[in-house]
Amino acid sequence: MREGVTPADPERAAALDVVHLLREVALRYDRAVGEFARTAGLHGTDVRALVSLLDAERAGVAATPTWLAQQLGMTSQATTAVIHRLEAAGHVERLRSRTDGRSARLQVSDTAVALGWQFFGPLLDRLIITTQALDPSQQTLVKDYLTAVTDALG
Amino acid sequence: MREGVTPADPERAAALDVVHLLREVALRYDRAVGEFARTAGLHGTDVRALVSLLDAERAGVAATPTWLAQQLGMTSQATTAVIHRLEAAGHVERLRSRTDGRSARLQVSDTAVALGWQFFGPLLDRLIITTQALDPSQQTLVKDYLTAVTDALG
DNA sequence: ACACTTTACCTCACTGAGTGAGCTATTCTC
DNA sequence: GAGAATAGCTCACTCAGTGAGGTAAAGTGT
Repeated sequence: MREGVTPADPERAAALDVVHLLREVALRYDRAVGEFARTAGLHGTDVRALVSLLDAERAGVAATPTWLAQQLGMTSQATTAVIHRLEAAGHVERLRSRTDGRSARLQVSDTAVALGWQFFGPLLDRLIITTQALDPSQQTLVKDYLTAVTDALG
Repeated sequence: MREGVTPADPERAAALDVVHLLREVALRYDRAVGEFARTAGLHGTDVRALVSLLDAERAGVAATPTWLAQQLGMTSQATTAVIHRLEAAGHVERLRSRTDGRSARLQVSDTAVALGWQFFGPLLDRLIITTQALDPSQQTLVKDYLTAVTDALG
């Protein structure tokens, strides 16, 4: 079964197990997002957009269509379509900027936030409980490790 | 900024940091897959299919179009299209089953494996080095935590 | 042995998310 | 104030994925 690619190195094999777990986490996260999208009658991209917008709000960043397009790695036209869909569903409001007549500010509606919490709330709680099962020093270890992993992922 | 949703609870806030890191890892993993897809002239779905097929090979599971469709969460027709694309690109071979005349077995070509290693090899090495920076007991801690996280993700 | 159902995979016609070309309106720069 | 740059948009198009439905092989009951 394709010998030579993974030499028999116990240490490397152990580390590989952990890496496979990371991949599994990424996979299941995506699956959860997809499931939410389906139940909410949205598309995966729309959900990713909502998440980005909420992150922006949390971080105090002004979310414009151009900013969102960069976040999603899509063209501005596709992002316009996403915003139209979210606007039609009542999940996003488009507020014209006072300082820049060209620009628009995107605001996630309260109903969308509530919808998100209804689905992701329990999941988030489970994750927080799982994390709080670790003592502070262990949490720091995991945090440092995950930070190093994000760096390694580029 | 939407008070009441995240009450000021230091312990919860610390755990939330870790959860956000998990999300960041998932995001960057997807971005890496997307980048590979672009450089290889494939689609995200095609790459996901290849990864599933390689996992099947590693696990000793016989990969059929129907099995792949289930893995990808897509219809059999869409999966047929994926296989055609991968076949045309020389990344997959379709071998008819001897025991069941209806069924086909999917085999990833050596060139596809080499292509994957060329891109993911360095990334994987970085992840393994990051993981091996932990001592065995710390690796076990991370492993157990990530296992609990996958469970929490459903 | 023979009809009946199920399974595995496929083709065809269609939908719609995302792209490229190119537009308008507003702001910045000299 | 003219020219360049920026923000966002519409239009025409492409193509990944779906629904309907078909074919061939395997299983099932009589």
